[in-house]
Amino acid sequence: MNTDRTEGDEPGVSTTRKTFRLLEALRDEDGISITELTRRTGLTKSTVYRHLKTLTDLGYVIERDDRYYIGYRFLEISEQARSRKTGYTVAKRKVFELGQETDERAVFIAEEDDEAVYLHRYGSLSETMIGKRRPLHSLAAGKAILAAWDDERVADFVDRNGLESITDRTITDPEALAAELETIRERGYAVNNQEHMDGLRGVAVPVYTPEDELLGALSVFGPTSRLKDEYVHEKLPSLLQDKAGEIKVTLAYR
Amino acid sequence: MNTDRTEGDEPGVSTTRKTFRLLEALRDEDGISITELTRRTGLTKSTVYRHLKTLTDLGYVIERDDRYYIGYRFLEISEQARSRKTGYTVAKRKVFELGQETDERAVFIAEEDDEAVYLHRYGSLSETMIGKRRPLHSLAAGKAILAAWDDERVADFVDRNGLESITDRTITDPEALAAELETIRERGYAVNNQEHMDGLRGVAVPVYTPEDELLGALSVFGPTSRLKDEYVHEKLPSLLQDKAGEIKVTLAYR
DNA sequence: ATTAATGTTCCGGGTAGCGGAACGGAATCC
DNA sequence: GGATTCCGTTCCGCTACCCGGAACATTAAT
Repeated sequence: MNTDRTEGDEPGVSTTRKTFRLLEALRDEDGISITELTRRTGLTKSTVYRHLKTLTDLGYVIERDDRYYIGYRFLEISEQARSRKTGYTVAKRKVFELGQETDERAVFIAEEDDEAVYLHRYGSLSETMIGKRRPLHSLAAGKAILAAWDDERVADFVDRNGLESITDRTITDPEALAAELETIRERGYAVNNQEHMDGLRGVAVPVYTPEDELLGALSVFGPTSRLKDEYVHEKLPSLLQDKAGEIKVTLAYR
Repeated sequence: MNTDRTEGDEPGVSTTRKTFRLLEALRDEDGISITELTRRTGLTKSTVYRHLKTLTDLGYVIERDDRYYIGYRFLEISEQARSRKTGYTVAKRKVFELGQETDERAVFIAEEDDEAVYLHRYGSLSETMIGKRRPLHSLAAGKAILAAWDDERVADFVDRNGLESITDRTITDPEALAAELETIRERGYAVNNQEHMDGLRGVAVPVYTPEDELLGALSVFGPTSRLKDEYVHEKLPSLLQDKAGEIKVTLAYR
């Protein structure tokens, strides 16, 4: 999948790579000491020390009694990306409304680098999912996005990434995907039946700006026990389409 | 305020500083070319080029027809900080409920590095405010946090940062602040009357975990025209205290 | 008191980050 | 259509500065 390069000759600024290696270790551990970081990252203690001091000095990392944490300053950066388009902030509210009205999980997803990224989410209070990345072809929202692309772009996508199997229901055949996308285009919504996780069904619709630029997709999902056929194919699609329409209208008249 | 160091001898890893100088320029501009970045940052073109290639290779920066953007990958980092404590995610929902029930702006704020940081927000769809930093003493939520500290910690805070005047109503006298904090402690909520912005009033309460650890503060604010005395001192405080209580309870029984 | 583990500081060596300049391509202008 | 301008990209020599190892400081445990 990725062009294997002989170990140790990664291009560009290696110091920056070290910085992010550290930041990712901080992200995964949440509250970690210097020596522990040296173990995780394989860097020298003095290197870790110097980098952390720089990052805390910049305010991006917080130190509290010899443990280091990701600082809130990253919010300033990430939030800019998440509100790059006004549609995204409108979508945030719609996701919340969807969650409250259906009492299921609701998300807004955008595509980046051929992957589905969770931008907004309503659901269980513990895991946030925001920022997490998933294969486009395994999610209802991802398929809604793919269906909004033209065939050539989809073909390129498949060439680059393949169609990895996540569960035994995941669509892994390019032709089956093409057919699926065609029905999505026809009926205006996408359905996911345990293709990403056993026991989970979902429905999604694409979201467009008034200028018909694709923003992403709104989706509601939940356990198969609650998401029966009638609910999935009647109520949810129209509800989602309403919300997508409201986003469009809000953008037009703001 | 900050110890002035003779130009050019900033400690630590200078390459990392360059990286963040670039990222902050990307954040402020949203879609910017290489040459434009050299102007903004004062770095050489080749340096900018090499750094950007590294960052896009890492996936943290996105390039689309010769313009560079902050990538969603930063969400993975920042969201970890924002959900470090479960209380924060619970607060997110409470902020939304507050916004819907009052039809005013609602926020959840935490303290970091002696500053108030917006972690969650309900309000106008354009500006997000999330991640933005403000002086603690100029916000209702900030004062609620300060009131939760003991006198010594507050004194240290004042020593380090002073009490900058934001509007002509901002509390700038340490003794006046001490008195204000005392009344906040007594009545259990903080009020901000145009101390941060003319025409804006706010109310806030502290938020605690079941173990009585301070998480941050919930706040509702809006124009003075709508936030009359009775509303500010009767309805809002009890509403906010209810929500703060609900957070505590949710954490206790999850 | 001793040991161990961790954060901090120092310093010499060599890597790799830097900057300047040159190249190639695309758009603009006359 | 040739000239000009403005970019992004590449190359290369220099040296700044990043790195790693080791020594030192500090704390906690036994």
